[in-house]
Amino acid sequence: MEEHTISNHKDYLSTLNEPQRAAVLHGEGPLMIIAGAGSGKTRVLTYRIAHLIENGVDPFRILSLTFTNKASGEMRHRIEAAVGTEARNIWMGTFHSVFAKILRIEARYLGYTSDFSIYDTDDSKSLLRSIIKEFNLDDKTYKANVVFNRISGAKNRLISADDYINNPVIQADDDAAKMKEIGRLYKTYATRCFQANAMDFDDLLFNTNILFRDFPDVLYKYQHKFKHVMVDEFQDTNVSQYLITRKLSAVHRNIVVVGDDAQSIYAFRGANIENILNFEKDFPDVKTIKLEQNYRSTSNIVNAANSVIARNKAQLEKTTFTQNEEGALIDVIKAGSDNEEGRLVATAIFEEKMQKALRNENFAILYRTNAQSRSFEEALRKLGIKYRIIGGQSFYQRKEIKDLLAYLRFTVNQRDEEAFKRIINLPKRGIGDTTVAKIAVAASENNLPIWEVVANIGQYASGRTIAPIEQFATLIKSFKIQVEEGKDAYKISAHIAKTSGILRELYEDKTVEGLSRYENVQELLNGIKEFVDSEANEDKTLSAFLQSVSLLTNADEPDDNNDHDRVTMMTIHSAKGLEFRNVFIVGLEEDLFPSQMMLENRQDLEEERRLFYVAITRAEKKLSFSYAESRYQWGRIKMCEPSRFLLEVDNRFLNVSKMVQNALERDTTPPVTSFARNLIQRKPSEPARAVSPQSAHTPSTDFVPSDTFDLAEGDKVEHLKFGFGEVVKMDVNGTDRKATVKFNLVGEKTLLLSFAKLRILK
DNA sequence: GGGACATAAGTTTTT
DNA sequence: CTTATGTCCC
Repeated sequence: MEEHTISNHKDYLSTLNEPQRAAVLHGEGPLMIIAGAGSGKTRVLTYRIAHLIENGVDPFRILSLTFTNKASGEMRHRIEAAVGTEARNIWMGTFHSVFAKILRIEARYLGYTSDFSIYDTDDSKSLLRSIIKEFNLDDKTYKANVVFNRISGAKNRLISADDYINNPVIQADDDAAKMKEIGRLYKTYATRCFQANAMDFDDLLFNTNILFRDFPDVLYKYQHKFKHVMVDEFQDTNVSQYLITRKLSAVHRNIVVVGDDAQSIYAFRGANIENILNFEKDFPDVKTIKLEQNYRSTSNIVNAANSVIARNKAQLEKTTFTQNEEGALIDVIKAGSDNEEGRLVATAIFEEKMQKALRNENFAILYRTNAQSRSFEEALRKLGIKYRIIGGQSFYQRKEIKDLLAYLRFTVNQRDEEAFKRIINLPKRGIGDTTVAKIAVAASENNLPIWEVVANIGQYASGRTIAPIEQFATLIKSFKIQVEEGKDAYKISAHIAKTSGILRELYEDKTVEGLSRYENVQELLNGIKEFVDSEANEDKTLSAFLQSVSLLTNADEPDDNNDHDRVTMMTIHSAKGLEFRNVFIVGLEEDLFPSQMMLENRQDLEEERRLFYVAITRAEKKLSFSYAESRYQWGRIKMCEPSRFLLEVDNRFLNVSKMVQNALERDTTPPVTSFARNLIQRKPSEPARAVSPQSAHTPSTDFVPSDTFDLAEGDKVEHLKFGFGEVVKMDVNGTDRKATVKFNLVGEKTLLLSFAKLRILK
């Protein structure tokens, strides 16, 4: 990564190109920066903020919103290098962290206390599961996952539970999906969160909107406070986030948004490219600056990336180019299996490292799904190459960590239902599910928070469960006293870890896993100590620590400072904003990347393509693609075919060996897949037509995907790879149905395949 | 209430 | 293959 230390501020302007300088020096009024990959956008943002501060703008009055904690940390660091410690006072962070901070300050307006808990996705789903159970709904039709996504989607569009229930379109939708109770679930879920003094991730934005909508004087305060508002990764903001920033900048109108529509990869989470178009409508006097020159990558890499994105229809007008050298061609590596893919990539890293005298940290392996990391780990370990994995199961998602955090959460906020459920019987105190359910019933019957029942259990229950619950209540009360005495987060946490018995239980577990769990808890305690010792944190209370920790993501793992010369492995999503000298994009197989799920559920090939674009543009000097012909998955060998994305990259930029060339060009043997996506029902009137492998990927209008049809035995169908077939058997099970189809292959062979999950047409 | 065992279900990306 | 849930029995 380039060094951007600014020693003399006159110098830095001279290092910028024309549009970059214009963006840094832009005065008042709205500005939109469309910044291609590698065009120095972080640099521009950094210099702009430094420039504002040098020209007398109070750092307290600058709000800078980024997408990850890492990005904001790095930007703050760079600005500090330019303008000194003043940079600490900038309001900078992710949307979620900045607005969590504001919500804590203003919590009372919404009926929360400033100690509110933040529910992570697991908490939310667990709460939903309980509610679904309480409603006596079938948990096969009402899956917590699906319900959660519906609620989350609604919140991101600022639809409250009441709006949801009263909206006929949404209700018709839910009816059609046979889940008409979602509105009621949403309502109860929201109530329960509120009663628990808890907000989920979406609430942090949703409630900020409510706060600014219903309390004009609060809005007034922040509108006037923030003289300058900056939004990074604007293409990934959702409606809820956009409305907040729009409101905040309505007074001073100094809003700068930076984005690249080609790098929008979070539509699945509600990100909305239309924000870019709305921005021009809402701020008609907006000035637009395009940063189109790529400084990061060789021209082969930039051109390859452009050739991929050029296939997308939805995009803004922009031409990215580079004046960098042509550089090496893109290597295409073909492997027979996932394990071989691991070995070949590891070997390639080893050789390149030796030949060019590179370091481990120059390399990154990027994949579509976290589960792919295994084969690379094994191969790298065998060659003695150090690596680090970003993502996967995050440190903060481990059971033992969440357990201790639940204790801390409950100590701070006794209404936190999810934390309560986690710790009431941990370590084992002989309080089982039935007792917990009884407490919950007593609480709701008397309309009391759970803690009130627990603390006065004698009034609500009798028998042998009373004693352990009273002990538990005493324990929590003793923790609470420490908080009230004003002890810092570390002292309290260490005390809780010891007295609760969590540490002891783990200590007594002498298995390998037990040992590592014990170490993890110690590491968390060390982390808390660091938090308390750090000068940057003024507020050292437990509550403040919990706030900071609940919004950490897997990209913010505690980093080993002395040991960062490692190959980095991560998903492409986590790689956004990063750059590496050598990049390997692996697992380029159909249905893996592009993801089968993405195509089936959202039919959004373009977002997958943008993801590929993001991956390619991470590379500075050297890029390699790899794919495997077979993959071990769920205990089976799955046959794979090369991703269409491989074929979409302009051949001029690829370095394809003869062997791989042949493999890419030959008719691939039909892999045994069972996805209905490939099954096409022929309209009766259409004449038969041969299907070529090329056209197989883009069904013409003559064909309709079978999952919109109700197949029956005897129906003639066509499969994109296997050709014509006949439905010989239908199995119906609720809304799911499975078709068994007989195909006649060339050479009079027959093939029987089952296609699951065909949706019934109403 | 809790341990041992059996069965079923889920597998995209993340603030 | 992993993980969560269900069932049996003490």
